[in-house]
Amino acid sequence: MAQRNPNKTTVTIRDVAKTSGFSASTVSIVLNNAPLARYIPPQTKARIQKAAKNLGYRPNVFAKSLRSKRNHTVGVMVFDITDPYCTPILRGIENCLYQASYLPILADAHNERGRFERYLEMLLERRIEGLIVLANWLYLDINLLADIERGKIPTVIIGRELESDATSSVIVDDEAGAYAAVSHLYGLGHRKIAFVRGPKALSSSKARWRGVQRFAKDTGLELDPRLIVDLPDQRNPNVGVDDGFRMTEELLKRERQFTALMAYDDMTAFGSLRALARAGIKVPGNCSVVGFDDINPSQLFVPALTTVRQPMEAMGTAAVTIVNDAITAAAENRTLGAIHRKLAAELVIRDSTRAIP
Amino acid sequence: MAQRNPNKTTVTIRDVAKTSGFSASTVSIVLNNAPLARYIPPQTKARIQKAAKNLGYRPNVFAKSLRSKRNHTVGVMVFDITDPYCTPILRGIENCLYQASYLPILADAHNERGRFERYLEMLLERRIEGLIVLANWLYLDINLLADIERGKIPTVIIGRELESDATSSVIVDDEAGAYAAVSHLYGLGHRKIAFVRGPKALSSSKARWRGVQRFAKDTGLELDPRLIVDLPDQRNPNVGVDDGFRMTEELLKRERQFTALMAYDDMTAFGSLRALARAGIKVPGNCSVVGFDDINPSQLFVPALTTVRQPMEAMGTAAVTIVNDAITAAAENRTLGAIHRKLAAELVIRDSTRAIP
DNA sequence: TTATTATAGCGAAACGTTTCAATAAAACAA
DNA sequence: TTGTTTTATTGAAACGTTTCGCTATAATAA
Repeated sequence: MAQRNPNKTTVTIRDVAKTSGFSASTVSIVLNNAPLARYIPPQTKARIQKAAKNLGYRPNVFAKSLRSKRNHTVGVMVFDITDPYCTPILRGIENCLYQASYLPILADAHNERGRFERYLEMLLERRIEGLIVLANWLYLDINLLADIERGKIPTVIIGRELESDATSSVIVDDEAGAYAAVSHLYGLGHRKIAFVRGPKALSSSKARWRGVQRFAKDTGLELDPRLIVDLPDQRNPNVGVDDGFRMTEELLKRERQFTALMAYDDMTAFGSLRALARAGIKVPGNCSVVGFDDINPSQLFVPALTTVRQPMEAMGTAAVTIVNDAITAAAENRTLGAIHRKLAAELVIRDSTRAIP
Repeated sequence: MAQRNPNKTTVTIRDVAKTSGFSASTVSIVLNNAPLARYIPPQTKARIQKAAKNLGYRPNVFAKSLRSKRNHTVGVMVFDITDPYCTPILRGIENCLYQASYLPILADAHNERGRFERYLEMLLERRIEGLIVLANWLYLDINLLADIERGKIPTVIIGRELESDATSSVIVDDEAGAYAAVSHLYGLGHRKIAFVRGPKALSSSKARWRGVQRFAKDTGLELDPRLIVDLPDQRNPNVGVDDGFRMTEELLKRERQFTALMAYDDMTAFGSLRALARAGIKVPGNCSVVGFDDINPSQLFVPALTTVRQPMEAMGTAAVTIVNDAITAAAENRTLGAIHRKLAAELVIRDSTRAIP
């Protein structure tokens, strides 16, 4: 049988044991600060620590997790990492995981279902302790959910609330956000407001529109159907701005006057800004524009975009917290039900909106 | 039908062995399609495969890598994931890793040295097979390099060429890119060109400026020192746009006329655009602006920004290719020297530049 | 004094794989 | 016939940890 490699490159716990003059068990106990370490005198500890350091001992995670069934790894499945909406959430996730000493394995589904499934399989093979799904876009039907539940690892979905309630979720209060946005426009004196609504299939579209309707009802604002357009359903996130452009041109073609425009999201708003500029309509001079999301470019724009900020970093943090709680609960043999958090969105007023003269 | 073992929750290779009526060795050989599988008759294989499938057997990666010393994991260390420059590179990396069946562990250094080191330690503990460092920003001095080399795992750095040549790198041809940009402005008739140069400490600043100088020498274009400003050195990537704004205001204060402005990068250019707008200077009507990088927002802007595109996805791909080659080389006990690739940048002409009337 | 308890440490058995060396039958060669 | 090679399968030894149960001494209580 393959005998011990004399010129081995890795230093194991037994090497530390040999060097320090104690057994592997003791070394393990000391280095992990296990309960039993209580009985180990300080000088023994010191000697072991020193030996470990001198040898440059680095515990082998695989051996470790083979025994302990824990590996401090969490899968992060993103639907499309190039979507600017993703990045701050990712930052929030990463930061919170870091504090809990977890490492994220990143999977990017490219908005493709097959890819999602393949990645899911790979992640499960790695025995990830938790899974965070960043569903910035459509898809995500029941089967996927089943896939996830089958693995019965703590999972949380950001940006989508599943019907089946069994999987935790973190979403933003779209309705209240939209309410705030239209309320802002109204407060500036706008009454003829155009709307570029989101794709019908998206739940966030519906929620945001509900917010608008509720505001209209509350104040008596009239919603003119001729000033309402919808983004197409099978919208590709990367061309969101093109869709916004197109639908705004469509709107302008109707020659129905409006003094403000509320876009489904910032990407759409960028498209609208381009269309308005092209039509010679000044923003905010002749028309105010408000978006939703507050993705990074929004503050860079000239004029800087007034929008409804999703607390993206906080969403990431919330997701990690949920997953982390579930993991520790599972480790203690408790079960934790699914948790659903809805975070508040915040209106950010910048330069693209102005009071009516 | 799915039989469950009351004791254990996970199904191991021995369960498959038992069910299929063969030994664990045989199961392993068949499932991995090991060399010895050559001797295994098809029907045996079929029975084993079936048993594995029925039981829902999922090999334990930890046990696996404990034996084989391979784990198909690559560390990806980003200096700041919120930098829009990162995302497309990340996409390139992810995509290429996916094709090679590697999974990335993501580490975000937040531009902090301590965090970089801690993450590096965590990654090494996980026995990553390769490391890709996305150095979109400063830092990265010799010590870190030493840290990396100590671990002697295949490493490639994107965006920075290290003096010590020992670590592979992927960079972009900044000099040629800048040359192309200024050449474009010159071709449009611009002679009074202002420059917002990058921080002196950055090698890319120097390279880009070299490109400008070379062009000036080649054509006799005069570089007016009063039209040149530098971004401060300890620039924070997130406020890059503010710095651009400030330096451009500084430039305008000098009241030295210019018809075009070349910014260090796109972020800076956004700042310049804002400053110009504020001064009532129309882009591109009164002044052309060119950036560098082609980050995502550049195409969204109104006017869409003319810039020099870094082939970010290709950079990611190149990095993975280098690392992958090094890994397989190491697996076959060959050694591969460091590889340095310099990719071409491409001028992308949009709406922020225009010929002089 | 002896009995008990705290303190220190160790050996060995897992954890779930892969792989080497061995075995045994079947096929082939002489 | 006998000897060799090919085919088919296996037991057992690692890989590097952690942890359980055991011993042995020292300190304390009776």
